Amino acid sequence: MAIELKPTEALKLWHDVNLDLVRDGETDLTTRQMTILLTIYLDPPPHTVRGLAKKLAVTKPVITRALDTMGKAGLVTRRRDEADRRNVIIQRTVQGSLYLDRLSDLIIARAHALRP
Amino acid sequence: MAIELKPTEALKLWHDVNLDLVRDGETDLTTRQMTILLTIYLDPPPHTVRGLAKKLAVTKPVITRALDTMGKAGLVTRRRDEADRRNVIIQRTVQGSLYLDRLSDLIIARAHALRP
DNA sequence: ATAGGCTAGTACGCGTCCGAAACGATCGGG
DNA sequence: CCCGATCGTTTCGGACGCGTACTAGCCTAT
Repeated sequence: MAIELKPTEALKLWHDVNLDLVRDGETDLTTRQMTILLTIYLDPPPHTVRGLAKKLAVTKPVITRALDTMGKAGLVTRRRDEADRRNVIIQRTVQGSLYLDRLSDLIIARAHALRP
Repeated sequence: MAIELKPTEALKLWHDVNLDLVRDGETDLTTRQMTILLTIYLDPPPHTVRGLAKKLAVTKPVITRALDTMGKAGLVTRRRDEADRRNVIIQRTVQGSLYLDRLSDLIIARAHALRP
């Protein structure tokens, strides 16, 4: 059965999850970074810089910079594509998986609490 | 009836809505700014800088700067509290309401599309 | 072999955000 | 009437993201 949300519920869900992210303090991902991270973990690989840039409708440097930042945080890894060394394959990490596990727990809990 | 989401659904919902926001291009709100905006429109007034700072567990300059930015974008307004002129009351605007209307439409559509 | 195309990354200048500290304005109790 | 407390803002140096333009490496067809 489809998920039917009322406008107030939709906004409250968005608010509550964002509030948790802000309060957490740990996280400081841009909307773009968050979208990239989720794309890497939800869409089937392989993931390349130009592929992500096209999907998000942003320029390549945006992807490169986001990968730099998230790579430093251990959320993703880069590897040269040996078949075509121009390409860079973006890979998942254990730490990134754990981060998204926590995120999904958070969303599920907030969605569940919408209707007490 | 409560809203039950599976982990993959939760992450996909989060991804899809963020993707829409990124692709839109118009919006460029920080997680903090988004949370502040939603708080102003969902929680009962009055809203003050220190109140928002306490709720989000951030410092006051963060709130001031976010209000500067969103004020320039026409999403919120500030007004002195005449009863206690130390306070600043943060108010909603028509433009802010419209922005959140569009956001809720987006979330509702993406939630609905989760289970085709 | 080489020219032209792809790929990802880098350089630059600009704007914005950050945390910490300090500031001016305002209130309220003694 | 003052003096301490409270409120919001400003300032400072530093970090980061942005778009544009350019670079360096790789591949492929001629």
